[in-house]
Amino acid sequence: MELRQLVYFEAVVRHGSFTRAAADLHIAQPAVSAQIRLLETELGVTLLTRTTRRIALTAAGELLLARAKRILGELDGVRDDVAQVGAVLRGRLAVGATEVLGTVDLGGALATFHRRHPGIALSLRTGLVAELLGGLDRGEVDLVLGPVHADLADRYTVRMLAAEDVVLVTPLGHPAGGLRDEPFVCLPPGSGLRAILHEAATAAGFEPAVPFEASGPGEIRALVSAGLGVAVMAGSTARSPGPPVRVVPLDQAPEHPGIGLLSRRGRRLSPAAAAFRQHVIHQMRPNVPSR
Amino acid sequence: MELRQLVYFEAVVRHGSFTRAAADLHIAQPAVSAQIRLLETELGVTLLTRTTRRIALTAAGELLLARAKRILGELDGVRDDVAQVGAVLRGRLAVGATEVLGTVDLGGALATFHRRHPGIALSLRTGLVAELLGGLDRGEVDLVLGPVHADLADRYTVRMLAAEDVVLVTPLGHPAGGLRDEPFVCLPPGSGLRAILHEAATAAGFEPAVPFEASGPGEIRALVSAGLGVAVMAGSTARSPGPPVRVVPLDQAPEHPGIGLLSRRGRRLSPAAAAFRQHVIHQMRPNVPSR
DNA sequence: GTCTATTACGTCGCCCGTAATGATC
DNA sequence: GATCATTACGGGCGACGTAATAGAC
Repeated sequence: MELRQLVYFEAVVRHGSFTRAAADLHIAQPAVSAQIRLLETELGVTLLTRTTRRIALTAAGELLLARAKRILGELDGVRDDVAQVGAVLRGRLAVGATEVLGTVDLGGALATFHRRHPGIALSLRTGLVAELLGGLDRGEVDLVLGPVHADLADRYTVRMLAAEDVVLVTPLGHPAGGLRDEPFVCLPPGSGLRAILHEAATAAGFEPAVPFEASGPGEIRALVSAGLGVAVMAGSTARSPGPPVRVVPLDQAPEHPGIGLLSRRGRRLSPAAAAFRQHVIHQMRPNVPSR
Repeated sequence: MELRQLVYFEAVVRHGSFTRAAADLHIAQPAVSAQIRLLETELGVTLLTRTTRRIALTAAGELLLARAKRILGELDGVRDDVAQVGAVLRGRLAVGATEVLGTVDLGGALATFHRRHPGIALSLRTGLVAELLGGLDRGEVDLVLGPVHADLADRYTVRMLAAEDVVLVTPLGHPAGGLRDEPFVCLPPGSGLRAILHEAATAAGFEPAVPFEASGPGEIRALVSAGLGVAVMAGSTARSPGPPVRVVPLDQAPEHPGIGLLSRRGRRLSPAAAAFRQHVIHQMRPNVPSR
């Protein structure tokens, strides 16, 4: 059974004539006759009685006609739907992400997303969350993945993905003791981590000295590992592979902002960005029912 | 878009491999690759991402897969359903009918039924209703069309189709007057018409003389037209084309049995007979909605 | 090195078109 | 005689198979 046969059959019934159907289909009449004949032979029934002047549906023909219409209709629907999804599959997507993402597997997300949407050109930009939010404002990135600080401006919308904790990291073999006089490594003033450090130190009753300024979490860890000082940082980064450091849990750990998906409020996400947002959220769910 | 492409695509996804799908389909792998490629080209989207070791559905592929399964499932259903109807289309059907059928167009019914069920071999047997009922008892006919008399044995089931009236027919130019001394033409004793004649005459206070016995309604009319006598008969027969007679309505016309479809109670109708029964009943309805 | 998908290429099938025949009004 | 469907026959497109190539583990 071929689609062509169903199309021809429907046309013959609709026009009530092999000749008119053939004209409508832009083919010769014998082709129509042959296909109808083949269909009848395969199904083993007569579909319509020909009287050279008029055709009439048999009971089997009536049944087939109804089913054929359904099938052909669904086929048209498939073409439309796939084309619509295809439009989403096109386009560009720029994602901004900080280094510290905790349990969020950005690499895996990008890989599976690219498999599911190979037509979308992906670009990734990393940096501190403040810089990335600036890129969001300027329309340079569609979505930002990073820590969501408490003082986040309300022109952004947030979807939380994972929690994060704060730990103290020191060089290996560094004696545990008072932190008051330790040199600290931290991000530049104005960064979220710097605020966390000050908050924690103030709670402990001292002003931290920050002689070393790093430009990213990875750098902080490298500097600490080299013995230049100590630092507070996200637990996930401290525990991930990298330069060796001693990780010390904090008794009264300040709140570290969780990792979230940020977008510009009021600016509608592109279809590609919306698809990626859903994809990341879906990936965070522990049980992923594939179908 | 071809059915073959949908089948191949579904097989590839189900097996998770071009090679296994090809083996299952009993074709070579390149044929599968080519068809999937054609499908993707026509739809303008990538359906699955190949990594030579594993295939993954894209979003468009997932959508198409769901639709394809529906369509292929419906196609299987069509084959089954048509085959089932095809079984009904086969077989033999023997119909018995009396001459007098009133507004029931048996010829038309047989013609349209044959157009709708060309695979059913039709046979028609005519005669008096008593004979036909005998044929029904002996299994020689599946259905009987004819007048349904009041004394019908309850081993038959009845579906009424049309009413019938009784008229008096006389030769042309015959003077209207008392019927007491007229010679009557009628069917043999025991027939339904004979009973009707006696009932009417008794009501009028006389015993009818029946010197002429005919073997069918048409014969009655011919004998009356020839001037041999008068008769009571079904109005439809009297008014239909044939030998000229004078039709006289009766003041106190006895009830003439209506025309009905008779079958043997307890004996299940063959599929062909059931279809014909429905067909005749449907044809009797004034408005015939074709779809 | 093995397994898998793609590309290359030749062959066969079948769908279509033209022409002739048959049937019905 | 006109119209319509069917048969007869030839050509061309396309799907399949075999073989070779490229890529992933």
